[in-house]
Amino acid sequence: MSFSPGSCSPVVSDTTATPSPSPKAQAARERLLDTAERLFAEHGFNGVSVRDITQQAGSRLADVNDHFGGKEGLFKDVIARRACLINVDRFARLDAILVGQPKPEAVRAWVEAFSVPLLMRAQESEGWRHYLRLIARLSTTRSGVLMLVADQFNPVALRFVAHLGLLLPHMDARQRLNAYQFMVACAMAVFVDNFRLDTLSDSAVRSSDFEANHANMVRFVAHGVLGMAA
Amino acid sequence: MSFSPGSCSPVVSDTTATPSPSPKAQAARERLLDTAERLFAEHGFNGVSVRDITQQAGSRLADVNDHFGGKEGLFKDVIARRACLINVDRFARLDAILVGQPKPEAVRAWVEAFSVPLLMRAQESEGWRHYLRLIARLSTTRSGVLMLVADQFNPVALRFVAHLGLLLPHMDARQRLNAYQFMVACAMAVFVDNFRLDTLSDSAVRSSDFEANHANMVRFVAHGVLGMAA
DNA sequence: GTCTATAGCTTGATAGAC
DNA sequence: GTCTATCAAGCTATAGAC
Repeated sequence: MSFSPGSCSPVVSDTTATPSPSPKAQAARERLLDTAERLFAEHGFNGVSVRDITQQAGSRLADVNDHFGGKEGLFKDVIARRACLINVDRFARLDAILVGQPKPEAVRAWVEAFSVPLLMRAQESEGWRHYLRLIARLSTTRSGVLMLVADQFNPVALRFVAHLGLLLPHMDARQRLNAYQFMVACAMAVFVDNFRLDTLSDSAVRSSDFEANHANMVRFVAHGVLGMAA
Repeated sequence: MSFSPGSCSPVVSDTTATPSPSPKAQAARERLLDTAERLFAEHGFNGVSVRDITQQAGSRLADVNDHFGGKEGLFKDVIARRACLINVDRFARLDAILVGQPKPEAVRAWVEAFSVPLLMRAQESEGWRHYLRLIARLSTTRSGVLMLVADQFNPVALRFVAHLGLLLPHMDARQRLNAYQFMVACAMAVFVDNFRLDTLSDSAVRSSDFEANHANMVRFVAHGVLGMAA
C-alpha cells in the first residue's frame, strides 16, 4: 500500500479495466455510497438494510448487488473511498516534523499530523462528517466484516508509533502503542459527535463544535503523551 | 436516582412486587442475560437475533418475550444489571478525594475514581469483561435504543465534571466537559479489548493486559487534564 | 447494464394448549 | 408461568426479460 500524493484513485472494485462507467451510472454509484455512508454511521452495518439504502438513494434494490457485489462490498467501498485521502494528508504532516525541534512542539505536531486532517475534512462536507462518525464507531468494534477498517489504517498506526519512537526514544513499546491508542480514542471522541457534551451542559457546549473540541483535544493528548513518557 | 451503597437492587423490570420468581426461573433469567451480554458486546444489538441468544443460552425462543418483554427489554436489562454496581464504587472513591491535597495527586485520584472500578470488575469475571466491551461500543453510538446508556451514566458524568471544577476551578465549562469526555474515551479504549495493540506489535503487547494498559492510561489522562487546564 | 419480480430464508413476536 | 407451533413482515440475493 502506497501513500504518495497521487495514489488515491477513485474507488474501483474490480480488477479489470473498465473503460468508462457512464456518467449517469457514476452519479448513481456516488449517491449510493453517500447514502450508505450516512446510514451505516447512524445505525451500524447490521442496523441498515439494502432496501433502506436504495430507497433513500432513489435507486433500485438490485443496484447494490449489480454495482458492489452485495451489501458487504458496498460497505467496503464506503470505507475505502475516503481512507486514503486522510492518510496522504497525515503522512505529509508527519514528514514535515523536524526531529530537532523542542519536544513539546514536536509532540504537538505529531498529534496534529494525525488529527488536523480529520478536522479539515469535518469542515469540508457533511459526507465527511458522516464518514468520521462511521470510523469512530468502528474503532470500538472487533467483529467480522468491520475489521477491514484495521487493514486500511494499520500502515498509519505503524508509522505514527515508529515516529513517536524517534521523538521520545526512552518510551517502551507498550507506552508508544498506548500513546497512539489513546490519541486515536480522543480524536474519535471529538468527531463521533454523539451529543454527549450537549446533554451534559444543557447545550451550552456542543459536540458539533469540532474546532474548539479539537483544540482542547490536541492540548490534552500532547500533555498526556509527554506525561506518560516522563 | 440514588447511589448509596445498598441501592443496587437486582434487576426487576416490572413495577409490581413479584413475590418470588422461582429459583429455577431466576437461573434461566441470568443465563439469558449473560448470553445476551456476550453476544451484544461481540456483534452489536442489530447483529444478534433473539434466536441466537435463546439457543446459546439453552432457553426457548419465547422466553425473551415472556421474561423481558422483547429484545429491547432484554437489552435494557443487560445494561442496567451492572451499571449501578460500577457507579457506587466510583462515587465512594470520588467522595474520598481530599480537595486539600496537591493537584497532581488529586487529579490522579479523580481519574482512578472513574477507572479503577472498571479495572477491578474486568479482573473479576468474563461476564464483566463482556459488559465493559459492550459499554465501550455503545460510547461511540448515538442511535435510538442504545442511547439509554446515557441515562444510566449521566449522573456519573455530572458529578465527575462538577468535582473537576472543585479541583481545578479555573477551567471553563468546555474544558471540564472535554476532560471528562477524553477520560471516558481513553478508559473505554483500554477495556474494549479489540486486539489493536496485538495486531500492531505482533502480540508483543496485548489489549487484554488491562492492568498495564490501565496504568499507562491513568498517567496519560492525569497529565492530559492538567496540561489542558494549564 | 438496467430493471422487475420473486425466491428462499430469517426475523421478532404471539396465539393458544397445558 | 411454560412451551410449541406458527405468523406476517422483512431480509439479501438472484433469475431472467429487455
